[in-house]
Amino acid sequence: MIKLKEVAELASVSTATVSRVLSNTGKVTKKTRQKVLAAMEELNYQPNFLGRQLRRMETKTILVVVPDIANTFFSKVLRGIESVAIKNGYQVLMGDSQNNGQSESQYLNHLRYKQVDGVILLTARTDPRLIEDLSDDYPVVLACEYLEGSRIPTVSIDNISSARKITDHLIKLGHRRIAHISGPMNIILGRDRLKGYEQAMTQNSCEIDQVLVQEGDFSYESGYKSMEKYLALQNPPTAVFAANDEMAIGAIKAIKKHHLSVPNDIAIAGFDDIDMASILEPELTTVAQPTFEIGSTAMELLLCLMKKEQLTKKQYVLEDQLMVRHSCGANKM
Amino acid sequence: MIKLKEVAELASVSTATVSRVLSNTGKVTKKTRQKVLAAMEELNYQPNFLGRQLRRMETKTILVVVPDIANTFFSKVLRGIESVAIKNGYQVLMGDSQNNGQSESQYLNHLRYKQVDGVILLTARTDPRLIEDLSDDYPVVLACEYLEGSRIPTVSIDNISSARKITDHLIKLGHRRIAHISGPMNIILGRDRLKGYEQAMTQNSCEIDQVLVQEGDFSYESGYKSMEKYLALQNPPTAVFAANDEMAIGAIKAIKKHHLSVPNDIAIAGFDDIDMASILEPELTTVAQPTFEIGSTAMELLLCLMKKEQLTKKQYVLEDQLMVRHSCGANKM
DNA sequence: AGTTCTATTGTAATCGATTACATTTTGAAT
DNA sequence: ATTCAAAATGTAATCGATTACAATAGAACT
Repeated sequence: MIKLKEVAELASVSTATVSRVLSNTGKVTKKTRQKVLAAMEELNYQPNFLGRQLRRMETKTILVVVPDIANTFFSKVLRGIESVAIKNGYQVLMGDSQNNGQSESQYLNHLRYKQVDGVILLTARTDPRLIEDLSDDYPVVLACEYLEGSRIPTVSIDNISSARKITDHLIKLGHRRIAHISGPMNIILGRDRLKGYEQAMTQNSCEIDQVLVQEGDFSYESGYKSMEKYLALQNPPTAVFAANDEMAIGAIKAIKKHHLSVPNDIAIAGFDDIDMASILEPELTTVAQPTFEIGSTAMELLLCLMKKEQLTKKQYVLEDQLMVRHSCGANKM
Repeated sequence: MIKLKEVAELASVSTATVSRVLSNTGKVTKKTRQKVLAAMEELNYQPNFLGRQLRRMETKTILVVVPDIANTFFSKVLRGIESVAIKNGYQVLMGDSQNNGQSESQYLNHLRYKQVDGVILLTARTDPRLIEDLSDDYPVVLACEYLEGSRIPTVSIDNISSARKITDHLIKLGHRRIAHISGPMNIILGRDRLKGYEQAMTQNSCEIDQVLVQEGDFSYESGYKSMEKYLALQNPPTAVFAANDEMAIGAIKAIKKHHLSVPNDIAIAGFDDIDMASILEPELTTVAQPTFEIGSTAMELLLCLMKKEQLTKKQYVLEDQLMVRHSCGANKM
């Protein structure tokens, strides 16, 4: 493998000069630059970035930890991250934690071991203290998820109010016996969306039947199973708000299995607005998050952290949007 | 930041000994090991892997380039890769090329720059010569995709025979006017599935109407648009074989939009068996690839390449499986 | 030509860990 | 106690690039 020193020899200059040409730093005359470039060309020189990274103590790479890469919601956030990262000379790598806290914390170790300069977490299933501690020493930004009372820079929507908004929507359509398929209760996201549901129910004097709150895990399967439970009740709900679209899709599948109709027999609302939400029939009423913007904002924040700039604002709460489609009966199909 | 040298000082041993404890190589007595571990603990030492990587000239990291991370087909292949990688002490990083050859070739540079030890490509949209050349110097494995007459180790199914098989299935159900929504013609995968379709048609003396072969790009949207074209024909097809499930789903959407029924009016078959294939109604008849096995086999091959072992076999063709569901009318719903 | 200042280039230390080779320690056998 | 081999540990070079600092070349001016 050709190394910088050999290029220097062929071009009859010092390694310093070659390095200056390579990384475009410092002054080099046009003539020597040409000479060096020619030598690189001739030798087909491929720089070993490990050398640079070790010396500069930076990798120009960031890591995004995603709970589920197959979910289009997260892949859109990623697009936002990438657009800002590339513009600033950073590479983006992805880690799929598969909704697993342990796997998540392993990805975090990449920071400690100097494999990446910063991390954007789209999931926070591992011990919150671990994340807090890490963010004392390294650049970490949380997006979509957040931690209560944390000083970690965060970009997200107001999950409570969004959940309240979509539950309100169901209530306005005349539903009073509304069930909720929640996210995991050990995750804030899950708790917040439940809280929004409860607030809407209480504010509209709808009774909250504890049987109508089943805990899911954001997976299609858990949505399906929870819905089966509701359908087995003597007095099933007339509407269901699922804490994400995948579970909502699972619920719809279960309802169809029982030869019932969405929205005529049971209305379904989701959360996230994944691609499938508008493909599936009936098209899913859901809450759209500003995915691209969440990603780009998170990356901007991370850039500031990596430059050790003072952040003027640490918590960004972006606007969501209620997507009224056909699964709740508000729009005719 | 604490470094190895400081640990050595605190433990009153040499850096060599600390390194031996750290990387579990060579002999160290239990007593000194304890001493070193205690010192590491006390200083909260976090090794900088860049040092090790530079010295050993390996990163113990591999990169998987995926054309579309949001597609569950690829995320399942990834699971297979990861399972073997982790067992062998390798980290897996993902790059999303977004079906873009240029982005793909940028990810390949990570090899040249020594950022990763090997690459598994689940896409081959960039210049084949570039990939060939790279694989002369570095460990590269191709999975799902392949290159004609290439010496690059490859794991895939026989796309031609699979496509023939599913087209045969449609023909056996009585269809003769069958359309194909193909993948991109600049990709072998697309050409192979088309070839399989043509073979089945010809062998069964079905006329191949060139109007009934539209080129898509594996996206939902292109499936939708192609189907719209077929529906606008005076004599639309009675069945459509789409070169992947996403396009098949797009086609179904278009059919439903026209208030027609799948499979009663038009039968639809897909390819890949993504999660949505069995969720959507009607459930999609498609070809299931052994995703996990493709991934694990590809990783095994890559391990051999990285160990510079001689490969006994370079081309692995795995068995696919026809998944007969409801979108072609073979099974009653 | 000589002086001064600046622009360019070179020398060598450096980043943090690993490891070839040298040295010391240990323990068993005599 | 002595010898010797094996085991443990230490010393210092090394990986490949970057960069602080030193040295030199070049330009501009008198």
